[in-house]
Amino acid sequence: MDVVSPELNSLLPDEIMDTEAIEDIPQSQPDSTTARPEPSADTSVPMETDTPVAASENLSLCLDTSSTGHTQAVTTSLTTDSTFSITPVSQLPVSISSTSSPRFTLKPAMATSTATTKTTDSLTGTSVTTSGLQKLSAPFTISAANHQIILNKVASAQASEAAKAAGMQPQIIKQDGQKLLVTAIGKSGQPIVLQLPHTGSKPGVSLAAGDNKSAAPQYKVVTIGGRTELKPMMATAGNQLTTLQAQQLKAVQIAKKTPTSSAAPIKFIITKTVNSKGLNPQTSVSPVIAGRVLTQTSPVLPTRTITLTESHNTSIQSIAGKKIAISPLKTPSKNMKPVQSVAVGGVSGAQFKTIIPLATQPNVQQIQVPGSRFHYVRLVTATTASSTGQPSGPSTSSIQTAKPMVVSTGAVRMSVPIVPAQTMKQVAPKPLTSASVVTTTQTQQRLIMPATPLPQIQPNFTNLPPGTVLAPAPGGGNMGYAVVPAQYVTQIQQSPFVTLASGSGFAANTGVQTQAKLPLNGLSTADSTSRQRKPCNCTKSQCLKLYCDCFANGEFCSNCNCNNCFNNLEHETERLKAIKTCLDRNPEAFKPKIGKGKEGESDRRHSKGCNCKRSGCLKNYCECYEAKIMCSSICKCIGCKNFEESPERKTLMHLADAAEVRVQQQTAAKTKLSSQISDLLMRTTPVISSGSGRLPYTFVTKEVLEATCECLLEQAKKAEQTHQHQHQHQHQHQHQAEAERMILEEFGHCLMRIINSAGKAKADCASINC
DNA sequence: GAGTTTGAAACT
DNA sequence: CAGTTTCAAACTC
Repeated sequence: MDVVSPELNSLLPDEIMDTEAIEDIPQSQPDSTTARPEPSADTSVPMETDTPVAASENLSLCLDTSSTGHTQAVTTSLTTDSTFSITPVSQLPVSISSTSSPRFTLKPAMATSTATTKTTDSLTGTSVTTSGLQKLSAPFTISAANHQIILNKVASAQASEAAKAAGMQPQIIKQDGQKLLVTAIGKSGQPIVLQLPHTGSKPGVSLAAGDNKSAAPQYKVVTIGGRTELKPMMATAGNQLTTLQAQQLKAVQIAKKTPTSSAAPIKFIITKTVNSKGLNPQTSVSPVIAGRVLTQTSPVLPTRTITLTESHNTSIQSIAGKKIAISPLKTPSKNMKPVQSVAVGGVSGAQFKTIIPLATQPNVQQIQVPGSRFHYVRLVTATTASSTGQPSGPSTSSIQTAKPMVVSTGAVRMSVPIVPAQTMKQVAPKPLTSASVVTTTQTQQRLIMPATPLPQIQPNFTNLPPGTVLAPAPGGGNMGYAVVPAQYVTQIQQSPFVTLASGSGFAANTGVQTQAKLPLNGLSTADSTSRQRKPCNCTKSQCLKLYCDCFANGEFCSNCNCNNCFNNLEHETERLKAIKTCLDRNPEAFKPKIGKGKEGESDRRHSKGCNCKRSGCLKNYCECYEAKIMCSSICKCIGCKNFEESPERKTLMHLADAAEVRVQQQTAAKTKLSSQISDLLMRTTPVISSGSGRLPYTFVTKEVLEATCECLLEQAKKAEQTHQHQHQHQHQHQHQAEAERMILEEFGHCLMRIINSAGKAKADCASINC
């Protein structure tokens, strides 16, 4: 399925990986009002997510796609993160229909907006200010049919035509002159298409990058198997692919890593401001493109980020240059808006996302991503000092309200809270009005915490610690998301919500959620999810230190045996503080300890190595052994026996295997025995009056038993006599075996007679009853 | 289940 | 960074 016409596709690069072809594309020129750093000539993006980007690159691009001179600011940054997310923020209310219709519509209530956007890069000191008017005249529709969502700000005939050409019904969100088309692959062969705001030739466009030629950035994000590709849609007015686009493409390609995980979902999170009023079956959403996040893991190196910001509101919107704070607790609530995010998963096979209303935290919404241990996404806007010294004057930012909305490919289930009264109060404490304008604020979104590593999906995510701020995903624009523990979702799932299905599975009442089976630290998520996490027993750490496995894994305590636990929503402040403390102590504290080793080494190895001294690294005290990996050169263990050729290790492995086999056999035997017992009980159930095929056990009466015993005794006597008279020469044991055989045979005969009698009685009974 | 051992995390 | 203490899990009985 493709929403792009063949001719458009023909213009798209075949491989995202082939970024060289697009590196020379002219990039946006900074305008006079903004001091934008020139995109680094080094546009290469390391494929390895753990490879730090040496240079900071911020590229802002304002695209005017509307005839009214609307301004769009696009700030792109490259990160090594493989996550591709989009967080559109807007104050335009969007209604989401939760009906069974495969389509739901987001209708911007706003008609015109004046926006001044200023983005400041905290690291580079560069800022971009954009101003302009935006007018949204046409309601935009998000249709999950065909597993795709198209945000078409421009009444783009291209997308529609392309979609039609592809034999699919285009799903478009029209926002008057701009086009944001996002299509995700829900099933194999279904591409993910993302059309970024399209810049037309219309004047009055304020381009932070100052390059109108780079307008019309339409991207086609295609995920095939485990790979994610972002392809620019260049068929529009002969637009050239900008460096920004190239960077986006590069960054996106990072997202896909493990080719083996064909089922690896691609997460797209589109955050839109949500009108708090939209708590009805239809949820009003203020379309905004803002926020997004992805920061490279290396704290030392400058971060390259990509931010796509698109203002659609009358209110001014600020764009986070690098990071978007999501933490609800640490950001001024006045300026925070609930964020509606849309996550598009690319997992092949049925998949759905769930939006769960946060019951305890304001400005927070969760997104449950089935098949992923990133169960929860919380997007919270945070206000920070805005850029200073901007020629354009004081930048202002409108309050943004957003709600997470998750859209996944394949069978998609979208859930929207239906108990807004309470939920909205918490989620969208301060609904925005179209006219509301707030003094400079910087929207930030943070990745709160990855529940567990998900290498195949988003390798970098696995390394993200709780509270980590994610820089913008390549090509994702202002997309950001926060991931928090599954328990968090569990804790809030009491709140009712409406489920929306999309695509083939988008119709309401779609099937059961299908968990994606993705590897997780060597284990599939199915395994990890099916296996309940061990409850912790912390007593002194309040579960806020890495002693606590729950906390260390970025999860909330749930069903644990801990005392004085602070690892929960009720103590979010303390928890966040603890997270920060841990990160301060060790920025990689929450990264998975088991990661990929060096070239030529084992695929999995402990990131730090163990320090065992007495266990020989052959007990679970050893983190290497516990992870079922061998110690590596970085281990500082003493007396290590956990290496390839270690006889002790082999012995242990064999014993473990044997034990496992025994367990399996025992389990199977128990199961079989249980089944047999159950079957026997069923068979022996009195059924005289039931008429079923079972025989009445009542025929095994005392008399029958006595008679049987007499028969057996008689047979034994007979065998004895036979032995005495005819087989004197036989050995004693031979005689014994013969006697046993005869007795058993007699027992069998007795049983047969009993069964026959019972059957006959049953037949007689049946005939009488009839 | 109580007590011991162990090594990572935290602390100094 | 090294040594020590704290902590909770792993292990033993």
